[in-house]
Amino acid sequence: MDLELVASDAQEGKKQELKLWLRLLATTKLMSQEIRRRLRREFGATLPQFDLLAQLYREKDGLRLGELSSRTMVTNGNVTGLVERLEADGTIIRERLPDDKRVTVARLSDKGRTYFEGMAEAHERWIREMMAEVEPAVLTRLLAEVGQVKESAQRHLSEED
Amino acid sequence: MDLELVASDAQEGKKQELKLWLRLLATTKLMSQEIRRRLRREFGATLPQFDLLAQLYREKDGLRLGELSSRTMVTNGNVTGLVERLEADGTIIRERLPDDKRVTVARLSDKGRTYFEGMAEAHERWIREMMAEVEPAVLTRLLAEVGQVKESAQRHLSEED
DNA sequence: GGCAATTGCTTCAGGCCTCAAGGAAAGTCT
DNA sequence: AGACTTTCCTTGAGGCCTGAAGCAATTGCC
Repeated sequence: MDLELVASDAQEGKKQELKLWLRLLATTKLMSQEIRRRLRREFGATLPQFDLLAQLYREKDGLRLGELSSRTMVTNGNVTGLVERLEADGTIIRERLPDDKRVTVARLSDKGRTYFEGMAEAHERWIREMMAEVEPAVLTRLLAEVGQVKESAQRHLSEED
Repeated sequence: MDLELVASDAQEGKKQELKLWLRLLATTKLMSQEIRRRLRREFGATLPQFDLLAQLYREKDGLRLGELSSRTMVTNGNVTGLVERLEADGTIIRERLPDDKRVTVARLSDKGRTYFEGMAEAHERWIREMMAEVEPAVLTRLLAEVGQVKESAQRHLSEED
């Protein structure tokens, strides 16, 4: 009986990691597709744009592109394009630093600031809606335990520097 | 003292959903970037391709593109391109149904089958490695609780049909 | 000072992704 | 049968994404 329990647990426990990974992936895919759709419909924005703007929102003086790149986990080349498009429609402003002419700093325009505030408010509401059926206690535990997964993953990347 | 506890809990509890969402997003982004890098380096494949092949692997007779699309949560238009590229390098085979000439069925070639088996084995090992520092009991609980999040989100999409 | 290495951004090719519009086959209705 | 609708896939425009190569400014070393 003990043996059976152990055995069935071993069976059950098999590939837990893989199952969890697939579920994490499916869940975030599902949710971000929904967020994407709504951002697009109601604000004409994309998720990466929203993410980038969120970083700039809390830094009144703006951020250099490299910093933006690492905070949003997006490659340098990609940030260039994102910033270009956002500058084109007047949401952000880009300027070179006079003391180091290699670096470019991006910051929100006034228009961009109000624009983002509207989006952020809606965005938070959508997330709360989607997680409405999950108990607060579960949310709290998830926050901590997903944190553990992240930490663990972080320590097992190819070339950690 | 009770009041304080409640009050601080309310403070703490504020925006739990948003925080959890951001953490989920960051975690899967981190992990999938790593998986992507390794798939590319060691197999010259991409994550969406791997995902698509995984679906075909368990269906010996292949799948119609529409079915593939919904299983991989990828739009129809996108599946077309993915399948085209995979067929071009001989991993899968695409053929029209004789009885209904609208539908296309994709299935693994023999070469594709062995190719995928190698990838799948490595992929599972990578995932286990990355989650190595998370206790089995936590994994099990996460599996269930992330499932709750997914269910909740699923019930709060825009146009549910 | 002069030159090599580094840093910060941009460019490019190839692939992923979505939405919207389109075309062709099959099913439906009169 | 002929026309309408639905189903299944493809096409195309626009944007995201990565890795690699390139260019310019700055730093460090002799």
